[in-house]
Amino acid sequence: MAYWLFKTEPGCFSFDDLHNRPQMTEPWDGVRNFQARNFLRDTVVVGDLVLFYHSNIAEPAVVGIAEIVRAGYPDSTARDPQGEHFDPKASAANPIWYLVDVRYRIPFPTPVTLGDIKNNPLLGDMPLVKRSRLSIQPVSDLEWQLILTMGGLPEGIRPL
DNA sequence: GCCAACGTTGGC
DNA sequence: GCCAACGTTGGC
Repeated sequence: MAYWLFKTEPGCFSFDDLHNRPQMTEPWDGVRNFQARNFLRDTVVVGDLVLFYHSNIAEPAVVGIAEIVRAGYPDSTARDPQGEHFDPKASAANPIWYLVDVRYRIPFPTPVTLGDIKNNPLLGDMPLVKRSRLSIQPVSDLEWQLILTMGGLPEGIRPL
């Protein structure tokens, strides 16, 4: 079981939006970056746990935990000419872009802000800190434990 | 809203 | 295959 950090702009799709889903799942579509795509297609599996991160706001922060409920499959929004994520190069034989499905798990009692993360030297290797714009990032076991502790959650979160 | 970082595109 | 131009991301 692996850990990840997924970025989203809350104005577009927030952790509360995920919570309010009737089935409490959501397809994480529209990722159009090859490195992130490779993670979604090849590495993310059911049961992996996700730090849900809100970006592009006054105080960017990890606000909750989600869980992978479906591993990578072709992103059909790439083949919708009316959609904003359309990619004319994508086809049934070569979908190019992939997505996973996530389920809401638990919010952080205290959101862990980007500032908090930057202030912790043990978190200095996170892509988030290195200012990468990568929207899907791996998180190490240690980073996971530290961030859960900082946010007021017990470490023993397990896949459902 | 600014702008630095950085990924992608396309001419050569 | 290089690299300049361009577009996007995302912190501030």
